[in-house]
Amino acid sequence: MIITRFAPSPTGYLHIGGLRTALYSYLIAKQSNGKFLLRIEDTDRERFVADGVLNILKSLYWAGIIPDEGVKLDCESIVGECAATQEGESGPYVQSERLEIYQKYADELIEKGFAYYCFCAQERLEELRKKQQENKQATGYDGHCREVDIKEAKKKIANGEKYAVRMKMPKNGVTIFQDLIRGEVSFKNELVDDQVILKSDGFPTYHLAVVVDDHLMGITHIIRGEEWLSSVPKHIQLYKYLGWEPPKFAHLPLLLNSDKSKLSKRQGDVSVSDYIKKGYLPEALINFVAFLGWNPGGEKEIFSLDELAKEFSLEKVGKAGAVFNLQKLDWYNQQYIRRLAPREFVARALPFLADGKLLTEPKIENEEHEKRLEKILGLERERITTLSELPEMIRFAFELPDYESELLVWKKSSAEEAKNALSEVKEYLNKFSVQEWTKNNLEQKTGEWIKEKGYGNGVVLWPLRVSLSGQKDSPGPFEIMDALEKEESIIRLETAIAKF
RNA sequence: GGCCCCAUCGUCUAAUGGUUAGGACGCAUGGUUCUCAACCAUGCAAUACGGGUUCGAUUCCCGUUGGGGCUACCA
Repeated sequence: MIITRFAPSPTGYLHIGGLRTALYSYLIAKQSNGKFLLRIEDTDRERFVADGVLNILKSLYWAGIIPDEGVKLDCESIVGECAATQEGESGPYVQSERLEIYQKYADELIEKGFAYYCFCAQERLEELRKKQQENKQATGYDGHCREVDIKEAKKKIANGEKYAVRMKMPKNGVTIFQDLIRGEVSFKNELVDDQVILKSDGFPTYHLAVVVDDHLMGITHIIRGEEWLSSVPKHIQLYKYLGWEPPKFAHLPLLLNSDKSKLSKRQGDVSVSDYIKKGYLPEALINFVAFLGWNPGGEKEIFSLDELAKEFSLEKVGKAGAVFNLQKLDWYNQQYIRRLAPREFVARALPFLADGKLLTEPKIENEEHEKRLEKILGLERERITTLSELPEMIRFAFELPDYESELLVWKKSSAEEAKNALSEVKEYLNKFSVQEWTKNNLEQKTGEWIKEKGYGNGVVLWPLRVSLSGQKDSPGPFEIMDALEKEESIIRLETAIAKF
């Protein structure tokens, strides 16, 4: 059985690259009926962000990536608020709650001679690094404490000296492993640092924690970003020292800024919550991000989460970094907005309408209200790329904006003509019953009427549309009339006529 | 500096030891049209470079160049 995990650090909000890593891990687990687990790696207290865990969870759940085990989101227990909970046999799933476990394995490694106490002060290490850089040497720990006698070291500790624990990398040999994406990769052991595995504050570093937890939690496939590739030999060595079988590794290509550097905050929005706020649909973001570095081979572009789970394979993940291209995301979002059922579109738009003060609350009052919103919002559905654009685009339907009378005149027409056409068409439209007031009927009948009258389309339709929308660019007049219904439409026409 | 990874249109990518190197986004032009959007049609645009191997290489090998990652008691 395939067991994967996503193991973010709460040093910030969920990153778009993290979303893709989580997605791929989730997909691999789902397609094999395996398990996807979420673990929180909060061993860095200095960069810890208080609401990081909750943000990561909410973003993941928003995207539909729900963990089977580990840290989960619980929105039931506390009314109106969500909280993180843990579920599963291999917990706790938050590393700061597992300190004794890491301590135990660090002790074991020391006892076996695979790790050692290090008393080097921060200043010594900094100076060492500085010298190495000046001499253009490879930077790294010089092994100063590697051969300190264990009894002497324990004496120092008993005396209250601060210490860290470093792993002992072999001085010879090569570590070779098969990466599921990159194939065979090898590193010379002598070039790998004696990495600190337990910090002087008693917290483990990533390297110890990740190895211990992945093993204890039964992870079979580690899927993570390429930035971890060069630390794999350390991890493999720890597996060997601990007598464990290493899992399979897959290192994903990085997500890039348009200048091809690692995707960063400096050059745009990188947190999933930024995209949620802007009104991107989870379906769109997932589809887009799935296709960054992976492609199933056909010409189909639109894939649901379920379809992705069927099609996805690590073999088809590319090796080169992928530039995060906002225009393509926008396209995906438009596609998905159009595919939404009208009801669903309204439901998703609600919070944005409330933000834009078009509704006092993000709620539907009753069925009639819902029907009305469906029609009105439908006016702009094909014109927006994100939901956050909707309130400004559709405001005219809630409240007729003020506009100049000149706007009512079509470019190839005159004020005189516009006024007459408007008055006549108003009279004509007023004869329609409420039952007859439908888009298709209005469009067809009015079209015929315009022909009979011998007017050009623009002469009538431009002023008609402007009097309904109050703006230069807008949906077509018949759609608006249909959405606004007869009474409101006629009022707007009268308002327009009065402007001349 | 050292180590590692990577290299097809501007971007995401497909393909094969032999193809007119395909698709999507974007862009441009035209069509449709009362405006905007949408839609339709067409177009522009790529195998980084140099050596091999081969009848033939974009594909396999080597090198160069370029890009990226890592090089912390951060993850």
